[in-house]
Formats: sequence, structure tokens, C-alpha cells
Amino acid sequence: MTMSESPRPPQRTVPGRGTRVRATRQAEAVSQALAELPEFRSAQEIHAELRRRGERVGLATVYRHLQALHQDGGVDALRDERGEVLYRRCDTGAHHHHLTCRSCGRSVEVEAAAIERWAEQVAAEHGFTEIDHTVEIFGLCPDCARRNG
Amino acid sequence: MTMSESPRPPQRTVPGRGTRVRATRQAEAVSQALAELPEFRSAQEIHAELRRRGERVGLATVYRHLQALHQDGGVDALRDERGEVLYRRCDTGAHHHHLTCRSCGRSVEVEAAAIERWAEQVAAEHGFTEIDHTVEIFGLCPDCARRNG
DNA sequence: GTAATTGCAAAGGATTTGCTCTGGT
DNA sequence: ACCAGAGCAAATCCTTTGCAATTAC
Repeated sequence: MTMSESPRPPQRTVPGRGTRVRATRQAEAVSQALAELPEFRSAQEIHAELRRRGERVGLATVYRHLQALHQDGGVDALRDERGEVLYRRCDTGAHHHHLTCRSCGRSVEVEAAAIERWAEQVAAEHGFTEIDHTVEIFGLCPDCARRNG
Repeated sequence: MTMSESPRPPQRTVPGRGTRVRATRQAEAVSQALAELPEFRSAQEIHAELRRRGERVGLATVYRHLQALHQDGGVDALRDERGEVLYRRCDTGAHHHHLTCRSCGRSVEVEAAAIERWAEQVAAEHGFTEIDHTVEIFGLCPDCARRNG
């Protein structure tokens, strides 16, 4: 088994695709679900949705794809008040935050350049580096407020 | 079994003390640990600290007390990036946010009246009610940055 | 063909709960 | 005495991992 060609590098990504490189039925299914679900959903909910649609995808696989998609930037992730991670397709590429309905997951992207600057400045003032920040607003959207209490 | 006295109401709190009403050795131990630990710590870390000190307190009890203290407002709680809840005694009574070292838990309270107003306003604009918000800044404090990478 | 992916099932880790026992008051 | 509170193990929940079986390319 001679290899006159140069050994291919341990490539981890493919341009245009992401961390995961093969076009599998499962990858497509997860992306598809995210493309169609408008609001934030947990991995478990997405998994349930897939099963509902008759797609046969393992829960672990759903988790793996969501993580990969999130890393690749095509999917937003946030932690809800219970500590569960919710995912949603990312509309804009830019950094932003969310106003999210705690009941139905409906979410509005809110731009917050001012917040970013504030965070950076506060951190700098105290000599902190490698800054990350979390800004989430939760509430009841009008619809859910009407329905529930 | 006559009861000539009036039945006492199902009192849940005691003025000056909190959700939990009895002065137990364990309650005191948890409060004490919080009083002395300057930075954010997980329930498990606080439990470990207590054992280190020779205090015999069950983990569940630590969780129960931390929750109670948090509800009573004497203790701040935040979720770190891994999703774990961290606790720390609350210096000021007022609402505030934190700039927290992801490595050692050291934390600076940052006042953010502007953020509050912004959150309220964003929520109102979209008709959301029963608003809650999360604003956390994580980074490496100067000391940890020097020590690590 | 061969390495990336899957799918379970098991493992992990934080938190909560059931229930009996203990100790404040 | 009475009942809030403690202990501890079992139960929950979300998420990750190990590994053999698949499957894209």
C-alpha cells in the first residue's frame, strides 16, 4: 500500500460544513429540525420532535450535533433558569442576546452593543482577562401570559 | 386533647431569621462557612469545606440551607459556565451583578442600574411580563491569569 | 477499505426527595 | 411532646462517554 500522494492532514472541518464532516441522515435531520423550529428548544425536546417526525436518531447523536453546530456558530445556545441548555438556529451572525419566553421558548434577539462595551469596560477596570459574558432576559410572552396566569 | 389556646398559624419564617426557623448546629455551620469564604463556591465545595473543618453536615442539608439562605436574600447565587450553581454571602442588599473569576471564584459586585432599565425596557417593548434577567461576566482575575495561562 | 458516525447503555455529576431518626423549643 | 430539621441513600435530570456496529466517501 504505497502512498505516492501526500498524506492528508488530520482535517477536522470541511469548508462550508462544520466540525462534523460527513453528510449523514442524522446530521441532516437535526439541522432540518432546527431550521424549522423557530424557538429555543432543549436537546431532549429536539430529540422528541425528531421521533415525532418519524426520524430515528439517537439522543446522544442529537447532543453531539447540537454541540457541533453551536461551535460552528450556526446555532445559538443559552441556559434556561433551570440550568438546561436550549438551542435555536442563529439568524444573524453577530453577537446578540435574547429575550426568551420561559413558557414557550419564543425568543427575540436583542442587540446590545452597549452591554458589550459595558462588560468589557467593567472587566478591564478590574484587570480581568479572557472575558465572557452572559446576558439573558426571561419572561412570559404576551401569548403565554394570556393563556396561563 | 383539648386546645383552649388558639391554633398557631402555619408560620414559615421567623423575623430576623429566615425560611428555616430552628437554630441548629448545621445551620450555623453553613452560615459560618459562607461568612468566612469570600468568594463564590458551589454547594459541593462548601460541603467539602465544612468537612475539612471537622463539621459533620450532610450534603443535602448544605443544599437545603443554601437554598433557604438564597431565598431569604442573604446569599447570592449564580450559575457558572458549566451550569453549576455558586453561592456567596451577599454584601449589599441591592440587586447587582458579578464579574467573577472562572478559576478561583473571586468576584466583584458590579452595579448596573443601566442594565436593569435596559432589560425592563426591552421586555416591555415586546410585551413580555414577569421579567427576570441574568447578567454575568466571567473572566480570569489578574492573579489567576498570572498563575495559569 | 477505513475512519467518521451512530446508537445504546452505562457512567457522570449536580441536585432533589423519601423517609426515619434526632434534637430544638 | 411535637414537629422542624438532619442524614443518607435512592431517585431525578441533563449530559457525556465507551465501544461495537454502521455507513459515508
